[in-house]
Amino acid sequence: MAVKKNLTIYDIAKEAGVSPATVSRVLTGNARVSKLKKERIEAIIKKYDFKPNALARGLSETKSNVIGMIVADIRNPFYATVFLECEKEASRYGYTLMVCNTLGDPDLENIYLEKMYEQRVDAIINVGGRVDDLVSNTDFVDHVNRIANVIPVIITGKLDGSDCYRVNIDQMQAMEVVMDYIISLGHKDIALIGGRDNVQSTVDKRSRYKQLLKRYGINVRNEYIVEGKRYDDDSGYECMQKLFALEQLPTAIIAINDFTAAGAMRALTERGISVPEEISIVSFDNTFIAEVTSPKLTSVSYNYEKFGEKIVHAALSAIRGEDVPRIQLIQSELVIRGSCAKLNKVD
Amino acid sequence: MAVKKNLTIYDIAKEAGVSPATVSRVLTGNARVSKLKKERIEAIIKKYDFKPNALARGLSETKSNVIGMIVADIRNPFYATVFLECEKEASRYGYTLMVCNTLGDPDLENIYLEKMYEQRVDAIINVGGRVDDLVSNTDFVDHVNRIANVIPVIITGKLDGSDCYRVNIDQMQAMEVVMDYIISLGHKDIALIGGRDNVQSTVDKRSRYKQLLKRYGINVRNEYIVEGKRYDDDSGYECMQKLFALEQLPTAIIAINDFTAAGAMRALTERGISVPEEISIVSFDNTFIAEVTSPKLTSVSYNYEKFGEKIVHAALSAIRGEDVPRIQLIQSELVIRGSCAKLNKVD
DNA sequence: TTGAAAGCGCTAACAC
DNA sequence: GTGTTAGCGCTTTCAA
Repeated sequence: MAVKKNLTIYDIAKEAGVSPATVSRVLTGNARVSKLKKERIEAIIKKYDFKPNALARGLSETKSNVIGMIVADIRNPFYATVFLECEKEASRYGYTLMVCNTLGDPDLENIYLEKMYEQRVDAIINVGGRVDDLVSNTDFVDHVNRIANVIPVIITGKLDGSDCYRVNIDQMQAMEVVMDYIISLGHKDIALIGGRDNVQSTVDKRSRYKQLLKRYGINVRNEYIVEGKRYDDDSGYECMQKLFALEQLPTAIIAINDFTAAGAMRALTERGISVPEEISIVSFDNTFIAEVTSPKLTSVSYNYEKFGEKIVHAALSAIRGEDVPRIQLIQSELVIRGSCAKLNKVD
Repeated sequence: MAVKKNLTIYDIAKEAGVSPATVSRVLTGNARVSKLKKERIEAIIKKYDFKPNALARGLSETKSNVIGMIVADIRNPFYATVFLECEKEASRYGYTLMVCNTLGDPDLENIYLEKMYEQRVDAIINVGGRVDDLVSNTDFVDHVNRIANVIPVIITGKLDGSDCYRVNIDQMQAMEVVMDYIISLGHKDIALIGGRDNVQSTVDKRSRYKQLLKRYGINVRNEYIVEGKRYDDDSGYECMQKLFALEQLPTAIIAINDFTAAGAMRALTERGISVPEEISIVSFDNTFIAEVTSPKLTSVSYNYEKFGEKIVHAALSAIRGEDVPRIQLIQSELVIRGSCAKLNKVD
């Protein structure tokens, strides 16, 4: 049957010889309707392939059943994966996810915050952007707080002085997983490349990196901690150039993310240094970038499924007005592929 | 000022001493309001940071100002890029884009189609999935037609017998760009790897590939056309194994997409065959995968900006009831990086 | 220019 | 069980 334009419950009601309310009752299912009428109504609904107008329903219920997600850049597989997992989980509960990309533009973060509010989304998830900043922008915090006052806001980073719910990757544990592995392979000259010092997650990783080196009785060499411009492959490439300038190359490299690692591998390949025979590389994120390099990358995976689950559950609970932990952590595990090898004892 | 819960134009109207209608007029801007009142109203709106409820507006205007996009998998950078460009263009016109991922599940394609309709999106864009099929599924066509009867549907593939608007990549021209380049480098033994024969775009590429070989007076060798299982890197890897089994390896490889190329490069690296010195590789899509390999990939770029523009313009025009061409084509150009080289004359 | 009022399509409280 | 009715918050005739 053809979908007729602007069919409403009134049309259905008329044809079924019942009131619109009764149609609404079978639609929502939260009130009893006689079997006879119910079947008649359902038949008509099916016949016309009728779908209730979500806008009207949302207006009436003051609840849109959509969750907004503000993301830095959906092309980045890390964000894409988080989005996808959130979508899966949200749709299990009848929610739709609506994404917007800020592309690192602070103005857009504000604009989309407003837009989401206008759309009366039931919750806002913010992944990447100023929530990653080491020191939170106070104007942004104010803005978010205004919104969070009305709509629950879940962030994957932090926002000092805000009312958001946080679901964070346990960066410390993630770094531990990496270091334990690398060190178990016999490496002692370990570099940490990429990332910026104004990004919280990077700062956390670096601090844990130093801590762990000390714990293992290895000297921290500051020249082995290389700042990256961005989080892309070219930055990884550049980081490697800085390492090449040192008199002693590390035997293992920890890259802040898969992109950085890929750039580093390109730099190594160009120099004719083989991975993992001469230098081992590990990285964070375990996106498909890790599958696409030669050799494939050993990378830390964040359990994206759980990540999405926790984010969405936090949102849903908050929507329902339930108690939600202010901060939850996600644990990681290492996915071992071909980019690391035991340290060659022949020094 | 704090966003107050459930502030409406009535609240604004009361405080301004005007009628809700007048507030609405300054909100929409499509009716004259005295300067005095206008300023007063605007001040109050600003004071409370009031944002009109998009659901109510949508209900009233029978128009949601959101465009739905159904995509196969947003983690795939090709789709992500298309989405992003569409979002940019849509937001220029005050529209929001709402994505859903079908993950290759035909049921989900139907479900999301319904969902979009329920949300009363103003148009639906469908990228990837059954619109890529060589032979269109008739049930799906029926379903889409039912929807397209009410909401304009734009697809990037094809759907035989449907009322959709199409914005397609000119696969023929894309292949031409690649072949011209490869042949200009002196290659004659050229393989085409990856892709499935039930996918329209792949079929188109293959047919053009053969045509062009003939045009250049080169013999078509069927064993150089290698079917892939999927469009991912492992499939590319597997394709290469089939080529390795031949007595004569090609000197150039055209991969159906960047993923496939990356997998092929891994296979080559493993065999110690160097790219581009011994074998050249080109691919399609020019996603960031092409930047992440070593060497970087020479790849066909589809002008994503124009792609997004045309898709969204088609949607907007159709929404306005304007005439829209049933099919539009996107031209490509080659982005030359490091994966191709002149054929070494020493055979 | 402005206000009153109807309508967008649905839900839910209330009455029968 | 079922119908009536009053919203939900906005836009837009229609009068004034």
